[in-house]
Amino acid sequence: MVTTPQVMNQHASVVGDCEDDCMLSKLSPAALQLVAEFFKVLSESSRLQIVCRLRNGPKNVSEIIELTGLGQANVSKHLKILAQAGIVTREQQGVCVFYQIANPFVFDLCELVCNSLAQQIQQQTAQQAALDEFRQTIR
Amino acid sequence: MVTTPQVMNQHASVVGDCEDDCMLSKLSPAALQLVAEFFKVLSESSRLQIVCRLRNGPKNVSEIIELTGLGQANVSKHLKILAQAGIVTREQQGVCVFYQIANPFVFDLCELVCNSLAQQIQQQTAQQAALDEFRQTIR
DNA sequence: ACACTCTATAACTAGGGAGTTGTATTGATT
DNA sequence: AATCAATACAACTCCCTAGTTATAGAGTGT
Repeated sequence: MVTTPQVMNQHASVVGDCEDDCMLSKLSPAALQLVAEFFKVLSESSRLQIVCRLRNGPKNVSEIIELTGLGQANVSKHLKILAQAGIVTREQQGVCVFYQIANPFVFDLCELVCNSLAQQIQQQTAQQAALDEFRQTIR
Repeated sequence: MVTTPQVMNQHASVVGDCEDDCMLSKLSPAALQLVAEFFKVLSESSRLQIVCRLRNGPKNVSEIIELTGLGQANVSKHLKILAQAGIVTREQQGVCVFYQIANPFVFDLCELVCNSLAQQIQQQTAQQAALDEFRQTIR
C-alpha cells in the first residue's frame, strides 16, 4: 500500500526538473500527495481531539474513549489512521493497548495554525471595530 | 457563516476549564474544529499544488490553470476555498484576478511535514536494510 | 452595440470517509 | 473450560466534496 520507493525517487526528481527560481514551486505530484494525506489525517476534529488527549502521556483506548466521548469502534478506526500516518505509536500491555504521540512536532503544527487563526480573528475584530466607529461618525 | 464571536468565547474558555496539567489537552471543541478545518483546506493535493505555484509571487487564474493543468472551474473553486481560509488573498486587475499567498507560514507547515515524512521514510528504509541483511545471514 | 476573454457560479455525479452496529479476537480471571 | 473485558474489524448508511459541464457576468477591444 505504501509507495515508499516511488516516493524516494519522486523526491529525488524534485531537485532535478526545476524550471522556476524556486524548487518548491515544482514539487512532484507524489510528494504533494503525501503531504496532503498527512494534513488530511489532522483535518478531523475527532482525531485532533485524540492527539490533544495524548499530549501529556500515553493512554489506552478505554481512557481515550472516556476522555473524548467518542464511540469505541470510531476511536479504534481513528487510532489506526493516526498510527498509519506515524503520528502515534501503538504498544500492547496485556489486554490494554496504549497509544502515544510518536513525534511531538504535530503540536508545533497545531500551534502555528492556532497563531495564524488568532491573528486572523484579531484582524477581523479590528476591522469590525473600525466599522462600528465609522458607523457612529455618520449617525 | 463565520462563527468569529463564538470562537473568541470558546478560545477564552480554553484557559478556564482546565483539569489536566496541560491546557492544550482540554481544548474546546470549537477551537479544535477551526484547526481541523484549516488542515482540511491543505489536505487536497490540488490546493497544495496551487499554493506551491504561488510561492514565488502572485499569479492570475489563467496562469494557475496553465501551471497546474487543472480545470478552470475547479481552480476557481479551490481558490475560493483558499481565500476563505485566509491562505491566499485576491486582487482584481482589470479582467484578470491575481492571487497571492497571504501568510507564508503555510510553507513552514509544509516544510515541517516534509521533514517528518522524510524522517519516517528514512527509518523505514533503514529497517528494510536491516531486514535484508538478516535475510542474507540466514540463507 | 458586439464579440471576445477571463473568472465565478450553479447543478450534477462519483467517490471517499465518519460514525454506527454487530461480531471476532485476544488476554485475564475464576 | 468458561466467562468477561478490551480492542479490532467488517458492513452499512449518510454526508461531504472534488471534478466536470454548462452558464452567467464582468471587463476590454473593435
